[in-house]
Amino acid sequence: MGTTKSNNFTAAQNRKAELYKALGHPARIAIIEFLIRKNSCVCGDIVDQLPLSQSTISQHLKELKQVGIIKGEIEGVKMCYCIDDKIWSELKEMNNSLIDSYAINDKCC
Amino acid sequence: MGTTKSNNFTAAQNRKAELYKALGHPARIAIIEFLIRKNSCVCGDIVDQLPLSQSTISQHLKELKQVGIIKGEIEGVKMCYCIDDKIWSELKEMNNSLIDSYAINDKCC
DNA sequence: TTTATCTATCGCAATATTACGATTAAATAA
DNA sequence: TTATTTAATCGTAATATTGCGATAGATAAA
Repeated sequence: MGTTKSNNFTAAQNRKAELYKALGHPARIAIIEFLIRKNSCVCGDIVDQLPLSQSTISQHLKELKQVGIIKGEIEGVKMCYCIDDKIWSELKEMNNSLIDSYAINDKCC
Repeated sequence: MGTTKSNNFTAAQNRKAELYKALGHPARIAIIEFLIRKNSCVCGDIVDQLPLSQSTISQHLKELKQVGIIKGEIEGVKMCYCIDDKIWSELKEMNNSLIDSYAINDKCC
């Protein structure tokens, strides 16, 4: 136990959950908002922006990288991170297909 | 440790993370998709739709209820669940302010 | 070369999540 | 009243997540 039973759900459901889960932490939201604000590669100074230790931030960056939301490139001694356009499009579509598929109807309880 | 340091982030960042986190499990995605497909109150038969035990599903419903995404009402011996229009609107706006705020630019790595 | 800088990873501890069976509680049906 | 049905909650076990300090590795600067 303690493990999500992914096998019992569709690939689409698992992918949605995976992406939303990656967004499900304030530090990762903060990282993404910072990258969006900069609107380009951000080299090095993410650690200065967050109230967490370097190792913890590195871990959060890794999680975002693993699901594809951001990508990183070595620039000399620094790492440059940015939003991955392709996955961001996937996220946008996924999100729209979920959110917009519900028509607000006021029919309920 | 093991606890998210919510105090160090803005209320908006924490709320976003909280909502995305609630969506970050395939069972909860499946529940929401089912409610949307029905497009009305769903009384009783959620347990038949998912490959998880009754108690586990009850827990997932509780989490969705806690962040406000769904609401439930007692109908006799059954529980009726549906999407909460108000929070769904909040979710929509939140997405706009995050997902749509990034203009794909191809400027990066 | 040596030193400084930056980031990933390791190891650990604390807490959270996932899942299930058993039980409880509440409403309906017999 | 006594079943029966339905869903929440309790207790427990296994695994995952969060966070940090310490360390390692790689590049640049002196």
